[in-house]
Amino acid sequence: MTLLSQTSRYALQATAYMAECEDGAHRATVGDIASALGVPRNYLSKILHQLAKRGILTSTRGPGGGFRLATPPEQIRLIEIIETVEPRPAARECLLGRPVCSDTTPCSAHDRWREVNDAMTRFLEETTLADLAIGARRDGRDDV
Amino acid sequence: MTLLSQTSRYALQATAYMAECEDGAHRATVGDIASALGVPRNYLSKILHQLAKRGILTSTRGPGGGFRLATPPEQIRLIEIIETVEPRPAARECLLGRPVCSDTTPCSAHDRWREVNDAMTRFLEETTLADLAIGARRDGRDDV
DNA sequence: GCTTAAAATCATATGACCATGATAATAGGA
DNA sequence: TCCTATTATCATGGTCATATGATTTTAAGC
Repeated sequence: MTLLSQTSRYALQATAYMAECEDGAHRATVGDIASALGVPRNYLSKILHQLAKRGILTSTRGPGGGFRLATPPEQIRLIEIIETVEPRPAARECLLGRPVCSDTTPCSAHDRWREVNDAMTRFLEETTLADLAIGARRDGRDDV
Repeated sequence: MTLLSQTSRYALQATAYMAECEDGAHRATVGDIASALGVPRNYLSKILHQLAKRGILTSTRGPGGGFRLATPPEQIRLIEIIETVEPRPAARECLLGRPVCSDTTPCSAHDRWREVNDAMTRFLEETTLADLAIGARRDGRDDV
């Protein structure tokens, strides 16, 4: 019943943190992020490495190095981050997984379950890292 | 990203199966259910045992025994089944788990995430086993 | 009582997720 | 060239979800 794995939450937390730090351009080191968010350092390192392989982050080694967002936060959808760190199982058609309960011969729960699924999927696809910034407004109104 | 654990799905499948078999009164053996649904027998046995301890099912041993629904399917909400087989973690307020993003200082994603959470919770609380029966109609209209 | 059908329980295994600590590779700057 | 900061990688371990197979307990029917 936990909707997101711990790993996914770490990934979202870390990238949201990077989206917020405006110093330079969304750059931070593993050490910074790990201590700021209180997440295990080496584990986070591996997660960020995955995100870098996927192209969501860029990494540079050595002094002055670290990770940074490869694109502006507005262009990074949450689904991309989550799909990177956990293998995405194909969305289940019926919550029971039984074939006889399909769209053509549904139980009443079938439709309502799909609504829940769709809401989840839509959220992850429509929300970007920019939306996670504290005080961010979905519609772009930053006044008032 | 899988909304329900395998164990929860087994529990729902098995109880839905029992809700459907009208022979006598929603009774079945582990063996019947396991082979009908193709789920591991001993594992299912333990799940059904948990549901019996919780009072959702009754069990009788020996020849002619088996499991049966303790109450009519209309009175068994999906949430009760799921809570029995997996420890329910307290609903997470923020999808990032960060305290500063609360209801008072939310990011825009916060509200929309809560909507998704609420939709999920509402579904599990409002849906009963009877709703999972093939051809069941939420509003009770069985004609047309 | 004996046999048999069924749940209940016990022992064990596997893989994934979630880590921890140590080491290697890279690169900037003195 | 050496030191140091940083990512990258390696080895290892714990816990839990998900099983599998064997054994024990219960109870019905002959």
